[in-house]
Amino acid sequence: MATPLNSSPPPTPPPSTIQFPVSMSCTSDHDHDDHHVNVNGKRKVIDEMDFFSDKKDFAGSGGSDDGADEESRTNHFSGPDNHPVLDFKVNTGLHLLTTANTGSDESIVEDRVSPNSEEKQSRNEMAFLQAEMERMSSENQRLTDMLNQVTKSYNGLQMHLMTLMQQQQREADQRQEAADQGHKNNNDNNGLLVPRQFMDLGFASNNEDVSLSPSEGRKLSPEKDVEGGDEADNKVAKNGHSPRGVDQATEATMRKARVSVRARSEAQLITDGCQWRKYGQKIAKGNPCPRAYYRCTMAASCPVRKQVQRCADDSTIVITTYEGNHNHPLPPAAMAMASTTSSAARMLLSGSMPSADGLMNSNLLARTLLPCNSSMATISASAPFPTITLDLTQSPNPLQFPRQPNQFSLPFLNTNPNMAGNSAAALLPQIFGQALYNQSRFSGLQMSSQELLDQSGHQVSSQMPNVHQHGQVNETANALATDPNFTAALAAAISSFMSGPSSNNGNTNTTTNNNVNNGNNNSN
DNA sequence: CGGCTTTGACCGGCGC
DNA sequence: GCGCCGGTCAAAGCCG
Repeated sequence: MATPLNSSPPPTPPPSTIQFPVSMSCTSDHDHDDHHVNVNGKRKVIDEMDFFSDKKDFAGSGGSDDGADEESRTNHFSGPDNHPVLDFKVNTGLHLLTTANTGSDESIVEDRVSPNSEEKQSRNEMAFLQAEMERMSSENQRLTDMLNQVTKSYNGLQMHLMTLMQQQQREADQRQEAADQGHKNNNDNNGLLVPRQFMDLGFASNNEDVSLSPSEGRKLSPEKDVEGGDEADNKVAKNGHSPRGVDQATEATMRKARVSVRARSEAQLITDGCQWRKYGQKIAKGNPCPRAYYRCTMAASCPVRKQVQRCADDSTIVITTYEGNHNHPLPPAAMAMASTTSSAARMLLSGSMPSADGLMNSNLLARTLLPCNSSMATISASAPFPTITLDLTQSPNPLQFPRQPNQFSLPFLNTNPNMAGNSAAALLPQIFGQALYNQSRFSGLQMSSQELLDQSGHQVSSQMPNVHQHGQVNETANALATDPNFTAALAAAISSFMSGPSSNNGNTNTTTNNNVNNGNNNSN
């Protein structure tokens, strides 16, 4: 009786439970009924698989008594009733499996025609489904392997590029130092100059300690985590003019550097692949919409924080501001955001640096990142903290994938659970890196590409094997191109990246995961 | 019971 | 020195 089960509060009312037994009894009486039931049960499975749809036609002859009654159903699908018929068809293909699995039982049942056929049917179906499952599993495994391989290649490529970049940087640094001493004029060599400055900001320290670029250092060496002293560091950063002093300054600056993303979304939840915990909410002056403060919870010591707030003028616009760099491994979905963010932060950092060319560099970087529409990115040095703002709201159609109405995410991030979340997001850094690399070949912005690689690869860097460079990328692209889903994701990522406002680039940071609404945000 | 959100209080920076 | 403001803390409550 249901009553005894007091524990179950809401669920099943007594009647339902009772009814089951009743129906069961009926079925027991009539084999046919059983068939129906069974058929129904299996039917769902069949529907999902949709394997038997082709076999409908045969159903009629099935000879099972039930067949007539449920003809209608069968018409739709190879309905359960039809199974007998289906069996014939299926049996030919799956017979071996079926017999193997259920042989013993069948021999006994054989006497009755209808029961046999039904059982056979069900078994055949089972076998068929099992075979199909195996097939799909193997395919899934294959795809997984492929993905792993691609990931490996990507990581390896990043490492390789990093190494090459570092070498180049060292050389460049040495040259420039010599040049600087000789009172070299920077303007003459814009191409070289830019890279160098980037290096100074992000990698100057690298020469001595490659992985130690402020943000990078944190990422690569969590133990180095410098949570405290933000304020002090910040001050240092402000004062640090000397290139050498830049290390600390850069670190502090990176910490405070912010990437702000403006995206249009009415959705309450925006996922960026990271886990966030809300630790505060405030109503900022001049904006009735509350500002929510989030902290990355993927690692206890992760310094990354973000603010989410809706635009006062247009509540459909969500402004997400990222600060800091993750010091822990990120899921693929979050990689895109993290790498983009860090890249933007570095870009910002380069522009925020004391050097006179800072802004120029920033602008150049902005153009590099957002080749199609540099206006999308705005770098502000006037704010308390250097901030780069990426405005995605201008993009005509940032989102190319079909979206779920209540969920928003950046184009390249998690738009589509299936694609965007994984492939697209995963591809982003790659695309981004490739684009930067290509561009760097012409513009000399090797730093930026390197930075990107570093950032995106920081997590993985430790494990990266050596891989061929461009070839790898191309191979990866080819491999991905073979898969329709990947292709679609790639196309979307590229389009959102290039065509749109490089918003994507800017997104790097922000967009990824934000939930905003009234200030309430959920990270993923 | 643990994790998360909410929300008022607190703190530090900044401008007057 | 005072008040404003942004940002953070932490207790209380909620939820699964």
